Amino acid sequence: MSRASERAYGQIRNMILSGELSPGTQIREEQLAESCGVSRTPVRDALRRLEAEQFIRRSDTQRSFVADWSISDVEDAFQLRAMLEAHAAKRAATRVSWDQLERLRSHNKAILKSISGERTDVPTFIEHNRLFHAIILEAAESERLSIMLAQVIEQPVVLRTALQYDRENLQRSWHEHEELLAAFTHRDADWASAVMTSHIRRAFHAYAEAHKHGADQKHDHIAA
Amino acid sequence: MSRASERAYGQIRNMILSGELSPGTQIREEQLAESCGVSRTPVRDALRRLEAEQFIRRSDTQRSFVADWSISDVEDAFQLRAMLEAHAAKRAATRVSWDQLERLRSHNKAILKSISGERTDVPTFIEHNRLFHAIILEAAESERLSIMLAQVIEQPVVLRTALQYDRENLQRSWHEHEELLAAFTHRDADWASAVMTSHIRRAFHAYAEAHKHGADQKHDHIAA
DNA sequence: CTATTGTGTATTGTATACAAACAGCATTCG
DNA sequence: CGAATGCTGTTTGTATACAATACACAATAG
Repeated sequence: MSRASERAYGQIRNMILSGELSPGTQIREEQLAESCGVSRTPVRDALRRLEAEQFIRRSDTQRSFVADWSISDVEDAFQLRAMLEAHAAKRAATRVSWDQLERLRSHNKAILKSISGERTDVPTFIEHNRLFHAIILEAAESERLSIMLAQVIEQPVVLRTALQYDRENLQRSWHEHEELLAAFTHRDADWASAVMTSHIRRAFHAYAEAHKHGADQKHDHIAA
Repeated sequence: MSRASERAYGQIRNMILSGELSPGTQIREEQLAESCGVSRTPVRDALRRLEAEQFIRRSDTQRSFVADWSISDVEDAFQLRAMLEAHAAKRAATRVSWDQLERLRSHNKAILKSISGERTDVPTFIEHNRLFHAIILEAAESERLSIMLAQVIEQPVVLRTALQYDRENLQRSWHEHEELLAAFTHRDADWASAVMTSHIRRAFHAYAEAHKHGADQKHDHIAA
């Protein structure tokens, strides 16, 4: 996308993710235009995109508001994510290439390293975890599935919330990845699908637990 | 949405669905603006929406083209649709209200009537079929699921293609709906899910058959 | 003869001005 | 009182002008 439009998109998205624009806040195009240093036109573009991605809702009368997520919305998103990622894993199992398998192994090695030191290196964990899942999606070879998954993953609640960075959870993640690799190696689609389902559902319950205990949402992240 | 914007959206969408704009055609904003009788601004809005819904693709250099669907894209969409509709049916089974059940029964009665006369009344069939599925989605109570399903159903290939209007296929559809109703009445989520999966997959194969025989795509429709 | 660079045209991106619609509040009428 | 109506500032929608970018094709260098 073009420069101004892209900048507006990223900037508004960050404002929402960081909480600078809190859920329920009404959004005024002109104000955002000013704070992004562009005119209303690219801001409107960005808002349409964010609306499609459910970051923003619009009233019946065209006013925009930062989306507010109820607990059932969150569970809903996780349920869909589990289903879609399991489907991706199933497809990937019979399509994954040797090169992709190598890359998956390498990222999971990096994940292990990031949680093996004296202190866990969370940003590194997150990045390699992201790439691990991205490769599975790539191997699933369904553009539509990719788009849909992005819609349930790139959500404020998912990006901002959950995960106590206790080593046990992170190690379970690593272990589940290893099991996925085994399923892939054996080209066992059902196995891969089952492991992935349980991987995401564990992540959901980790989130629910963390949420219950009132963890700081802004610096949390899903360990899936 | 506002009048001009909405009009442009509907009009462009129809042009794509009717084949007036054929797959692969490059789209020029100004030309569409003229043919819709509005300025480029609402046309751009409409194009963004259609792009999100995969009716339109954009090149790396921001040129828009009418999406071209390969056979594997179609199968892909059907696979996702089967999964999502099955999920909807599963959720609906435990949530559907008495009123919704009544409406489902009534629509399926209308469907039976539309295929029982001397000649089958296809438009009536299609409309009640659409409403039948919409009620299940409504009962599933997941806004996100609704949005996602719309994305795989409201596709050119799905709307424009498939269905030989032979009575056998239509009667099977009616019968599967009856079985869904039975599953709902018994609140049997797994049953509902299984019936729905088979319902959609049959529709896919009906499409594949019709396609193989080179049926006129413009006047066909899925019987699911 | 091929590759590369330059130039003009076509197309999209952005800013801005103006029009339409809405929300909040006061006022009026039942 | 309470509901309906009209006024006014605010916000969004649309049109248009202009800027930036991409594409096609020609010219030129190697």
